[in-house]
Amino acid sequence: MPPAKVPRWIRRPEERPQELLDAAIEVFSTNGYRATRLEQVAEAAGVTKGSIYYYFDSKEELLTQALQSRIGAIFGGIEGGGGGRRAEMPAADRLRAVLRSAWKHWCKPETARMHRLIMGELSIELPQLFDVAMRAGPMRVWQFVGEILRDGQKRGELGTHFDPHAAARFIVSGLMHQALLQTDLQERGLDDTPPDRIFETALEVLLHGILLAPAKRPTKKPPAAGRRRG
Amino acid sequence: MPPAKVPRWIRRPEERPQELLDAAIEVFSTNGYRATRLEQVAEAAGVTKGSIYYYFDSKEELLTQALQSRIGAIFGGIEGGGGGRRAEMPAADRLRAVLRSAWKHWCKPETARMHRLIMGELSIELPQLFDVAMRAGPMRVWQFVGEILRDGQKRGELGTHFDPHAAARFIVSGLMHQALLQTDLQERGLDDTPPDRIFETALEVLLHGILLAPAKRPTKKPPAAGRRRG
Amino acid sequence: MPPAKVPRWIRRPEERPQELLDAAIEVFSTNGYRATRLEQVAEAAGVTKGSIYYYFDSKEELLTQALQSRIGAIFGGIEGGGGGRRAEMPAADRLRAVLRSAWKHWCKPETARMHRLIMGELSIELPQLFDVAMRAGPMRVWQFVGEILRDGQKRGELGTHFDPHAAARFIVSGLMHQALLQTDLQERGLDDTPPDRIFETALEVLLHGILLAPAKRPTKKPPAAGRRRG
Amino acid sequence: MPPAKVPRWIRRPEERPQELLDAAIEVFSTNGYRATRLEQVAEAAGVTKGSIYYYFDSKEELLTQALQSRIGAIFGGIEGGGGGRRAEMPAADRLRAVLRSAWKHWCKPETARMHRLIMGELSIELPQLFDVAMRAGPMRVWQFVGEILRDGQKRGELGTHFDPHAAARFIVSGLMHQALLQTDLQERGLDDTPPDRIFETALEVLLHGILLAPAKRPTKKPPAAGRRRG
DNA sequence: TATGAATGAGATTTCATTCAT
DNA sequence: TATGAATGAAATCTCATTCAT
Repeated sequence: MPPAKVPRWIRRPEERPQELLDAAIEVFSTNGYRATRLEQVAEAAGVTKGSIYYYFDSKEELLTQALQSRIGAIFGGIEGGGGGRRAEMPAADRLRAVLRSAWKHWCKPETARMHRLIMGELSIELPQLFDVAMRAGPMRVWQFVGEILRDGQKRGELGTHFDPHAAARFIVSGLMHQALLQTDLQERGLDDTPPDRIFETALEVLLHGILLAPAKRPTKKPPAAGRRRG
Repeated sequence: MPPAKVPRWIRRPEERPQELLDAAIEVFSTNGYRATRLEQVAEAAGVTKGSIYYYFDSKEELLTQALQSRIGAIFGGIEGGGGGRRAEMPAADRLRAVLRSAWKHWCKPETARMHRLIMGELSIELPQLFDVAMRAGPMRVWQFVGEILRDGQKRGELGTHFDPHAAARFIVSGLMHQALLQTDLQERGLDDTPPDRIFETALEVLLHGILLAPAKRPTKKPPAAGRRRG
Repeated sequence: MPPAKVPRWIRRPEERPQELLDAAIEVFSTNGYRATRLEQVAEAAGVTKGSIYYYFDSKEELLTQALQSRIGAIFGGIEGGGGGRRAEMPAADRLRAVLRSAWKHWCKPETARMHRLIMGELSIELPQLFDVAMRAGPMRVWQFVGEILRDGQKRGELGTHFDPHAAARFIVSGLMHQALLQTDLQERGLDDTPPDRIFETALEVLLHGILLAPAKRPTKKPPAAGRRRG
Repeated sequence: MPPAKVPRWIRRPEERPQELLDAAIEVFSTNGYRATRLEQVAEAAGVTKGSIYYYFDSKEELLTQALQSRIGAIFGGIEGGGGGRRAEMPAADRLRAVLRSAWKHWCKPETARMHRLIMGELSIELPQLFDVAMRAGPMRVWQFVGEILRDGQKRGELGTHFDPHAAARFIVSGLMHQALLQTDLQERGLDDTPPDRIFETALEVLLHGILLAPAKRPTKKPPAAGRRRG
């Protein structure tokens, strides 16, 4: 009986690159880009250090491609949150649907970590790629949200007292940042607020504001944007 | 990864070290912690690499102390935003005062960069210190804001349809994150929205919500879909 | 450093390997042995890196065989320079014929480059093979030339005031080295002396010396340079 | 009694750089540039690998500076060979003096090895520096020799049947190349011709040529000044 | 036979840290 | 106190070589 020849390694030219990219994202996101040794990435991907260089020219190139391979996935699909017939839905409902979908996504630990990587080291190490990530990510979301808001204003569902674009930025940031913090804080037991509470409250505030809603109200200094009622 | 040291508040001599700490913050914030060579810090402080080790035990210790020496300054003074007799002011006014003060602060480039450092590498490299920074920073602000909100609710100035604590987190995050992005994006010419517009819109949305105001409005927290009017 | 292997004259298959050997000589000569990656050789030969190992055991072995496959060609054919009935020709004419043939050969860029490789890295990396190359190359030429000289002396055509062997070495080196430099210098535009001038002058000096000649002298084929008296 | 504190290393900021350069020349020349590990250079200089990088930016830079620090020394001093009142000496005597001085220098093993490095890898790796070395070395020598020759022609001491510049090149190359080979061959026992024999024969041939002189000619080796005719 | 994915030893380079001065 | 020369561990990267296919 011949000894079962177990190959020391196997060829997987199709899967390897993506596996390496996945491992890279995972490890870079978790440990930081500079703090990560290529060996850790290799190990996470189940290959040896040298193999990385068969597919990628350098650590930086690995980071670049790893992020690019995810940029679409990161924020993509968020627009789909409203379903097929979203144009017919009331703006508030569309908003809720889109933001909930985004929130869910941003709260996933790996998304949050990657987000941290992008906002942190990437903006320093690879500003160009950071730009791409920004445009493909937060900026796209807030543009999308901004359109829903403007749409709602046009249809008379939303007030015209606010700048829809600036409002979208505020909203998106509020949720993104909270999602990011959530991960860190909850992993460390510094916070046990249920994520849903944050989201629902944010939406409530967003829709109705915080002021008591009665007949009349003492509004101080109405800002730049349009006023409503008398 | 270092074995999560408990931050030591020991500071050795009194005179020069501060220059080193200032230089360290500046350089670490700008280039990233890992990416910074101690030589760069030394140069920025006008001393030589070796001297750093006269005052600090290690690069990590330098980072730790540098951040600690700033943590008070970073978020301190924000509470003072409302002036002396703030308890007597309407909640909305106090809110505006406090948030404006914070916003101004967060928008300063060096604050934003330091923020990036904290949210990015610090949370990985020195989680313990990150916790301290969180508690002394954003968490303190949102607690403070939360109190203003609850206060307003009690006094009948604000509605009770939202959780004041969760709302405070959303608000603070929205502004902090925008301030952070602002710096990066504007430095790269990716964005030219005037900071004030963001702030004013955020406040407007915060106070009044985005919905077209009807006659009267539901006072209780609507957990599910947003419904408007009665 | 390798343990000075005795060159093996084994050559495995017959067809493709020669292409590899040719490519190897070309690339090693141009870029240097150590500086050349096997991949470059493979590419030049139109195969892939792995294939080299089907035919050769190692980089060193490739170099060895590549050089061996050329050593004959390098200096071979030089003796033929004088034609068939050279023994009957005057020594001076035979010398001229042989040296001209050698000079032509040494001035070819690829020969010069290979020469550089041999005199440079080969003497360090594979001293044994260097010895072989020396014996098959310059030493053989200078022995051949030495014989012509001694022959001439015996026949009374040449003076006996010089050691024919030592003289042959000097002559051969003078031409080889100039040929080698020529290539490098002319490729870089550092020198534009026509090769022929060098050769003819060398021969003139060799035959007649540089001193002002006494009465008259039987000069054969006076080269480009100036003639003296009648 | 305190244990005699023997420092683990000592500071020698003045000597270090030159020591490193010397070690570099030595090791690079002996083993080849590519084949040498920086560790070997460090060891030869009595420091550690890292120290090299305190003084030099890279391996290439080390090679560059090492060679530059020698280029003057390599071929410098050769012109001085003829002593102070050389202009008054017969051309043949000056020639002999200069060439003997050069020959002595080129025959030193370390010079020969360095020469091999320059003609070999340097011409490939650092062509620019190779040019400098050529100009400062062989080209300068052959220009100098060429001037002596032309001078001798003008003064009627030497014949005008040869191009002095081209002749100088041939002569210089003949001696340089033989010196280079000598080292290699003799170290390996492939050659036991006494260096002096080569030199004296070369000079004899150079002065008188190899042809049988018409009338009579000195048969014995003329050790000192060149005398012409009988 | 040929390929090219994968390896692994080793080379260059970096840099926090030490220590003689 | 301050310097900066020197260290040494480790990181990135290279590439000859192996081996599954």
